[in-house]
Amino acid sequence: MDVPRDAEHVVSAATRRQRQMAREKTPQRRFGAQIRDHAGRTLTRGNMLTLPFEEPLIMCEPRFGANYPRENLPESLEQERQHNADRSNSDMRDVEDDFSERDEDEREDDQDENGLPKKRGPRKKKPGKEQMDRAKMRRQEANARERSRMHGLNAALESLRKVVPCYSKTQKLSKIETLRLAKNYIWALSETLSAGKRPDLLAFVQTLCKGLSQPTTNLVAGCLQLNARNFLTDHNGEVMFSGRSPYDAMYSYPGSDVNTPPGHSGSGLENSAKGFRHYSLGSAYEPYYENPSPESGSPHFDGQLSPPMNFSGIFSLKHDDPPDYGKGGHYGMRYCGAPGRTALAHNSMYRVSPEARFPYDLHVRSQSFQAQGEVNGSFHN
DNA sequence: TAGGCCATCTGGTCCT
DNA sequence: AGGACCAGATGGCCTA
Repeated sequence: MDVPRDAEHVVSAATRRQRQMAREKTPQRRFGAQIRDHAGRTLTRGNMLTLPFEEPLIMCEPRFGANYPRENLPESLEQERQHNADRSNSDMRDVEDDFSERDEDEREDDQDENGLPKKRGPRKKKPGKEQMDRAKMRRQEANARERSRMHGLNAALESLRKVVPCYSKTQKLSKIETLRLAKNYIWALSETLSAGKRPDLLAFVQTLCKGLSQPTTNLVAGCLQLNARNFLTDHNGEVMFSGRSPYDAMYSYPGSDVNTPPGHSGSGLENSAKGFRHYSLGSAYEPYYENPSPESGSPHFDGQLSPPMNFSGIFSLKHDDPPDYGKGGHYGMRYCGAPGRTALAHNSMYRVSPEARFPYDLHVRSQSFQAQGEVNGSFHN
């Protein structure tokens, strides 16, 4: 496939403006150095979306990208057509070249292996200007649709960022890390539900961090206000500190646990997910742990598990503090903006403070569904 | 400067 | 036929 060398010229004027703004402004430190545009919206580093993330999301639509409100695009098709009138015609030349090549091929095909002219029907007409214009237009429209689709995809991804732990407007997770963390999050919550017991914080964090990059691991730990290098839990699940690396902690669970049944202690990779075993060993769920890692497949449930398990505010360490994104080195606990979400944080499942250790009573399945409905109801406002 | 991340363009494929 | 989806290519921006 030949991408036109000057494809950058095709970039919309709006995108060029944003790129210019990106050059003019001093970006904030990354983990995805974001900048804010003139409207105060947070933009990702590099090429930035030409759309605000706060636009209505259409995640429920199977093809949300297709339904992204195009009128909100800084460059609608109409605008793009206007831009096309101004910009260089390099991309247009490509279309024309395409036609030329095609015509050339047809001429070659007019001869058989002996070089004699083939007998054919009426020769195809060389595309006229009208057809070429139509092709150009179709290509431009397809480009606009593709942009819109990708914007919708990114909007959905942004909404996903908001429901996984460690959401920060100023330090966004990358796309791939967002997906990984979301997968781990779902896995960890599923494990917790399946276990029906108060989960072990360390195991939860370990599951969350599986497969994540070191910066993201640090970010998750930072969200939990834990030192990634030091967090451990004691026998009661309280956080204690040691000098072990997070990977030591991850792959070698410390010591024995009162909840650890015989034969389930150990170290090494095979024990990487046994943190969950420490608190969830009902025989009924035993087969479930045959896949003790999010990497080895998703857990299956006999019943239908409500997919959006949004335990908003599941992590709450300083629930009295208002969220303060973008300040300091900590990434505030995820608070949801919708009414009622803050209250959820007060019922958080995980707390590190010794006096408030795991106060949240996690009900299993049928017991919790009602609460889940409430949670999800407010969450998916 | 290399590498990561991202937006965009583009052509092919599949589906309606 | 047209739109959605996908993946490759490209180039910009940023950080280490």
